[in-house]
Amino acid sequence: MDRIENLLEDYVKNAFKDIYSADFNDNISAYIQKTRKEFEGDLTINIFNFLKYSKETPDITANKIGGYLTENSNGVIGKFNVIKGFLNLTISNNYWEDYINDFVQNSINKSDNNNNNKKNKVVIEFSSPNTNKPLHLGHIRNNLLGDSVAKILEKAGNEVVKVNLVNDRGIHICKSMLAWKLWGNGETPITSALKGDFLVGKYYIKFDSEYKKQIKELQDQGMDIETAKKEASLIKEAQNMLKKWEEGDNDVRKLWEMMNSWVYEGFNKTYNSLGIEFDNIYKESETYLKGKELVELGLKQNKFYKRDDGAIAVDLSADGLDEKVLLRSDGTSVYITQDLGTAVARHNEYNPDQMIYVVGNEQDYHFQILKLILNKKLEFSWAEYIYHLSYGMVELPEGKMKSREGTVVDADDLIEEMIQTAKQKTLELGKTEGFTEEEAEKLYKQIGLSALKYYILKVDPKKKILFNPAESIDFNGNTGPFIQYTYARINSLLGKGRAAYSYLNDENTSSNVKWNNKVIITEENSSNINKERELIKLVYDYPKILQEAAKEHSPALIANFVYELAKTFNQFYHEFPILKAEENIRNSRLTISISVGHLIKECMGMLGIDVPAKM
RNA sequence: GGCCCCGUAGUUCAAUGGAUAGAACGGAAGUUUCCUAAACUUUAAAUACAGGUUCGAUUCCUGUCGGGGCUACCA
Repeated sequence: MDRIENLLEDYVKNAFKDIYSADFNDNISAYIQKTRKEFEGDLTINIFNFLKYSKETPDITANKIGGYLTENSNGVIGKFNVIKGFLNLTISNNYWEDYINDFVQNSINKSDNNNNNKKNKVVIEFSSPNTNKPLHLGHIRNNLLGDSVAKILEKAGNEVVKVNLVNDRGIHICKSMLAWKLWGNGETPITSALKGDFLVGKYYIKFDSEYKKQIKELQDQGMDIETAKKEASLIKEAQNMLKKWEEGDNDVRKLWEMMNSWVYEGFNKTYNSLGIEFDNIYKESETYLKGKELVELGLKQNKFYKRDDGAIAVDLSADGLDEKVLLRSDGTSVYITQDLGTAVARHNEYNPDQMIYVVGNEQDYHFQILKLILNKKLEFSWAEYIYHLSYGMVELPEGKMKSREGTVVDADDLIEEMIQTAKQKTLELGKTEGFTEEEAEKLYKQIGLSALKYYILKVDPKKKILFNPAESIDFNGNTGPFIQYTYARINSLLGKGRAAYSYLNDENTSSNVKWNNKVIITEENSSNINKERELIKLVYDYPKILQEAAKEHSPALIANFVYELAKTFNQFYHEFPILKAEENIRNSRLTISISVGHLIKECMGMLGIDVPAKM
């Protein structure tokens, strides 16, 4: 069905031509907005921008255009009013009714095959954990964001490849290895009854505290702090271990493999409970050599240079940046070395239209450099398509989380806590009557994770999140459980209304059942308080919201939308009888409910959130 | 020091340069013989400060104050 914005494109053009003999060549949709609730109308044209065509006052122009549109829009525009240069258009009920009927007939029961239009291929990297510590709340944001953006892009018609690049080597990994070797007494996840990633993390922290002690001792002996950091025997040992690792030393490699396997086991449990999956998991240990090769090649081509101390570096001063070391003087690689290599490898493997990296904004500088080196120094024009999805840090009331200092909100703990809280609240409300034990446990998990995921994803990715553990996460108001509850309500209505036509259950949506009810908007009054209209308008907004969310890489837009939808439905539910209305009205309202329920499920799905049939 | 980001109700979040700055939690007051009260209704409460651009600024520019990040042969 034609969208109003597209129709208006022509209508307005015609209006200016017929009334003012003016050649209208603005993009009208940029000046159309939703009419604010306190005014009558559905869409508003900001007429101020068009005075150059009319050469008349805003009020006169708006009135003339408004009058023309009501006469020449095939009945789409029912009436209009003008307030202070804003032309408020009321779209006819007919249009809305046709739209929602069309939506139910053609969108809901259709399987997701948006084939004919060519798809962009997007590779999105997220999670990218280090194998020296367990995942914490910051990683949760990263994982949820990456997973959700991937789903949004897919829904918006792109082909998406989710990849995880595990940072399983490097000096930081050697630190926990060394600490375990020195102080671990052979401890394993089994002997200690600790989850593998926690056990390794314990030694990462141990290293840091012992290292700090050494630095302090050296300082007490009169050494300055910078020298002390370099001279401490622990860091030297770790560096030596890294060198041995890169040389393939058997003992070091064996220790490394053992400890990493502990961590992977732990990570998999966490990914599982979050419902996160990848198409491809890369290990830095298997890709970092590509980076080294690339740097060597660049050196030969004089794009990089060797410093007197032996380190290989690149000069970025032409772009207002500093020199950047790409390979240490002992030949080992640094962080950016492997990122350069994997970017090239990934491009060669997938040849994507876009490469997205979901990484915190503390690494803005890193990605600026990465792109610059690839694009300008190595002359890979495709590097233009690298997009750093730079999200804000998750902070605690006392500041940033630091793994080394142990001031983190642990991912596993938080997830478990949310599930327990969900259980407690659900039992208080007596919502699990008639549930089997298994069903109830599933529900607690759905609700607890929903609260957590929605809480994280509703915030604009670019902004930092302040997480206060003491106040914890809500289950009422603008929350995941509220939206789930709305869905369950709708599901219950449909079950009672038309048990045979359970449109919202997966098993049944694929069937060829046709819903033949026509939606009728009741109560033709001042229209902008009619919840039926409001809901249909929200359903109408959805495709634009989805495109916008994909363009902005922002799950928050989906979250805000689905909340608005759920809230409006609850008002509708409260004010309008549905099952008790006379038959054609009842069926009409059930049809609206079907549409809303369908969209709630679809949106929540993009946020990685399950919706329960009953709660 | 240099570079970058951010300051919106008590708190956590909204608002392509547009109309009287929206929600939620918390506060105050209501709604269950009525389709699930994890709901609904009413109410008090905010753009850090000072300039500038504009018909119009929370949004753009400058400065001040406050917070955070980056500036490694850490990742």
